[in-house]
Amino acid sequence: MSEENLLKLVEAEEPEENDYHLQEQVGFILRKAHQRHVSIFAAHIADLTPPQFAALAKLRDVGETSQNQLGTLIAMDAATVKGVIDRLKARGLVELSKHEVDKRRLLVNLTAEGRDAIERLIPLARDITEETLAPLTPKEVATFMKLLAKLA
Amino acid sequence: MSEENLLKLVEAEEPEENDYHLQEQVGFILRKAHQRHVSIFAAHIADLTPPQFAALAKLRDVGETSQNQLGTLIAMDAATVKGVIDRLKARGLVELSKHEVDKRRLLVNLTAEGRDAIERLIPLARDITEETLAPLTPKEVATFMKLLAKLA
DNA sequence: GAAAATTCATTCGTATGCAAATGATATCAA
DNA sequence: TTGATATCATTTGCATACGAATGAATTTTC
Repeated sequence: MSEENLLKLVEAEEPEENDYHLQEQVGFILRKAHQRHVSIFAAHIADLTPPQFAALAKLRDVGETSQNQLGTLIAMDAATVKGVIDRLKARGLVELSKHEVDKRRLLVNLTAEGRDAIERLIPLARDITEETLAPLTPKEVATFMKLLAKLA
Repeated sequence: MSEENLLKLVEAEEPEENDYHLQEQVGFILRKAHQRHVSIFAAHIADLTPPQFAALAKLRDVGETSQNQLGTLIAMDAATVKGVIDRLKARGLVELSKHEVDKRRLLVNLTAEGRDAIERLIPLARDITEETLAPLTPKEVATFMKLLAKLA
């Protein structure tokens, strides 16, 4: 058998397609779905970003926490959460204090204004979730959320 | 009854109006799923980001295009795609030229090196997709991709 | 054909997002 | 107790991501 035919045979045994379609890849669609959600978020809540909202909502849940711990809870690394908290602090929505025992820790908590803000925004957040999932039927929503959670 | 159990009872009897859980919101989970994918991508392809890969993969599909048109195809706005293309150009993976007729347009195309790179990376991209979807069964993958596409 | 509207690209400003390096503090282990 | 590790936070650098403003070129409209 010629070298050329041998090559063809080897290629024929490969199950791989030559086609690669970017728009069918899960990463690409995930990025687009996320973009769409952020856009819907901004249309409902113009003065806060999703990460800023997440920080406030989580502080409402757990109360005072260290900056790093908050980052863990809302899936942000230390460098990212610092920027988010800095901006919330500049707007008076959170306040910072030093941990009395562990001097490394920077404690973060809602201010009264921050608490008012998050309570006021949560109903809008429900609308955002609803609009994001609007293309799906209720049954599809349940299925999708279950599967998405497995990937996160 | 202990004070602790009494507290539990009182809490159980309270109509729960604090029923907003960040970690159950589609936007939050979408963000985490995207983060996980990007992390998997970086583990397989260290020298290119997902947007850079997307640009090369799409140029492979469609050939020479204008920068804006490419942005539309890979869901990036004009400002973002400019930065991505600038960096790919600096690395010699794409080349730019002026449109002869429409002088507003900046044409983008793969260089020989860029074409080699994307052909070499596509098999790795298949692995990335596979690993991202690994928590799901094949049947779940089909369902998930169908529903995700509706949201993107 | 000229004014108006549109399109393409660039620039600026702001906000994630993360790797890596650094410094301060706390904890673990020999 | 001390030396090694680990944790918390900060800083720097780089890369998306997008709104808004701008300028250049094209198309539409009247």
